[in-house]
Amino acid sequence: MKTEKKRSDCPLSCSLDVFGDKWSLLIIRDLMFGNKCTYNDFLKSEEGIATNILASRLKGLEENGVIEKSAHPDSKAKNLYKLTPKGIDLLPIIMEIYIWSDKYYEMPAELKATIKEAKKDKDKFVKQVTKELKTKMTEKKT
Amino acid sequence: MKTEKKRSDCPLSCSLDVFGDKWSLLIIRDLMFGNKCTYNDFLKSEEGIATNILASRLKGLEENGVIEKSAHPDSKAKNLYKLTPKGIDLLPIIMEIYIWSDKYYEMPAELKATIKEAKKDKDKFVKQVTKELKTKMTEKKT
DNA sequence: ATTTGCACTTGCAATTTGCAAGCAAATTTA
DNA sequence: TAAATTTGCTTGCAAATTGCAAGTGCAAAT
Repeated sequence: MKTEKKRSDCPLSCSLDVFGDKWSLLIIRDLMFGNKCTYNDFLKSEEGIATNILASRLKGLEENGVIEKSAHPDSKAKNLYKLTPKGIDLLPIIMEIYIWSDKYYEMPAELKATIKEAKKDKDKFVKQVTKELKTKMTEKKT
Repeated sequence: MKTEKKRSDCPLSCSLDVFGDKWSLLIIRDLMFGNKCTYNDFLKSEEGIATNILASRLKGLEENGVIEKSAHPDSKAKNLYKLTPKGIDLLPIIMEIYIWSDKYYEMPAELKATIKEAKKDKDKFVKQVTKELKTKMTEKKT
């Protein structure tokens, strides 16, 4: 994989160099809310990421310190992908995307309550979910 | 341009179908904070977008109701691109990206004060800037 | 012992990107 | 008023990226 030379010093541009594509944030989503943590978990997501693209994105996210790969406690055949603190800190961004989407598109019923809760008190939501994620990402088991 | 078939019903995935690439949010940034509003303005941004990519992104953003093209009041040779309310509502997302970036990367000095202000009271910042943008986008002149 | 699962890699065709050039209409300059 | 420049694109083409299918090597289950 090529060294990602940054296009400018703009923080937005630098951030997009890290996760500005159609797939990266979906992987983060799966790690945050989907209870997914292995290569095959991500492959099975409904958007249907291609296996080589998944490999490339996982590598990029790991190189950028957003996720980390570790041994799976249950099996040597599996790897466990986890969000780093830097990855967990993407939560406010993802939350705001959901909120934007909720305003302009259809929201699946299962998500409505969560988004409503998030909108009611964003800070509270972020703090609470962040705490849960920190805990989850340091657990030995999934 | 192809009809963007959506990959899933996930709001995050749908949102990424709209602005999930390396360039779209930079155009939005230029419209929000860069005082840019014409094709050539966007071309001149330091990231150096290719002219055909710019044309394609502008078309996509317009098709998705995020921006709109109108006649430039000063010249028939120019077009004026503006954020729609839907586009202005991307502000919280962009703000959170800046805040994330501020935590993990270098922040240009000129932006530090603004980010600090935004972090101090996000809601207030969003409301204030939104108001300014609504005003700016309905003005006759730039 | 064989099959299945997991995490990839590889090959290749199709799509997208990026660069350079071109172009028509509007505007500015000489 | 004629020529040069600006503006907002389009086009051609090479290079890079994507997506699909198949393959690989190791681990684990049957």
